[in-house]
Amino acid sequence: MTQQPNLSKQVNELLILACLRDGPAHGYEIALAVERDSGGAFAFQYGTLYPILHRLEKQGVIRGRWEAEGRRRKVYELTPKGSKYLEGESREMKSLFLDLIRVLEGPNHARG
Amino acid sequence: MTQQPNLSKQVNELLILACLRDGPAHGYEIALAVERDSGGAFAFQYGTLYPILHRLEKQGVIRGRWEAEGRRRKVYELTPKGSKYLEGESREMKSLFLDLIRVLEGPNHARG
DNA sequence: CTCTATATATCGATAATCTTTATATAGACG
DNA sequence: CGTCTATATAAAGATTATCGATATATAGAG
Repeated sequence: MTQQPNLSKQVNELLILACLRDGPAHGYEIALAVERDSGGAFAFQYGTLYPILHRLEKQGVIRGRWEAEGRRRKVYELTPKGSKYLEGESREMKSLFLDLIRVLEGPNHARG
Repeated sequence: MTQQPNLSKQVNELLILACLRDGPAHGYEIALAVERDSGGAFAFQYGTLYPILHRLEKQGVIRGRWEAEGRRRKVYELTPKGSKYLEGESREMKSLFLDLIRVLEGPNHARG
């Protein structure tokens, strides 16, 4: 028996990757975008966000580069591996949540 | 900024409560039912399940009673408080997941 | 030159799950 | 009766991710 492991972790990672699909962005910007795009439903603590970015970079799904000019910012972008990962996991997550909604709604919803 | 706290925890609790909506059940039975009803998408480790049951009982959303006869089983049922809680949280979760799916799908899905 | 908003990093505490181990009993089988 | 297996619950210890707080740095306003 294996539980769907670390749902929160998975969701957090996908939120970040989905944000980067719209183009490169730095951490602070990602936090604002996720909160905005989700209508406030999801928001990152910075103590949560930055470690995740480092983790994703180590795994090779995103790549970060320090900006040469202006503010001290590290701009991240999806790698090809990250794009594929996002596409696949995103589809799985969607299916998982639809399963979940179905279970939470109960059998009475299926009948007319 | 507050992150949607403990998504996994919330989901696990709702899966159990939704299962008990169909009638009283003991732990082992709940584990099997959740796995069956979710089509294998969700499944509990017993080391995860039982602590959650104890937690929910302490919070007064479920009530457990040891069966007098037969096997050593503790049968749980929803309390009125639990029913209300399930109804409310379930609705919120559904809305949250639809938000999430929307974000994961990206803006290109909204347009024709 | 000081104050504020922007921007990242990291440490320690907290908390939930996972893994493992222990315990107990019903029922099958010889 | 005795042993084995499936059922059933509990709990301790390890692991891990998030949270909360703190430190650091700089651009821009005034």
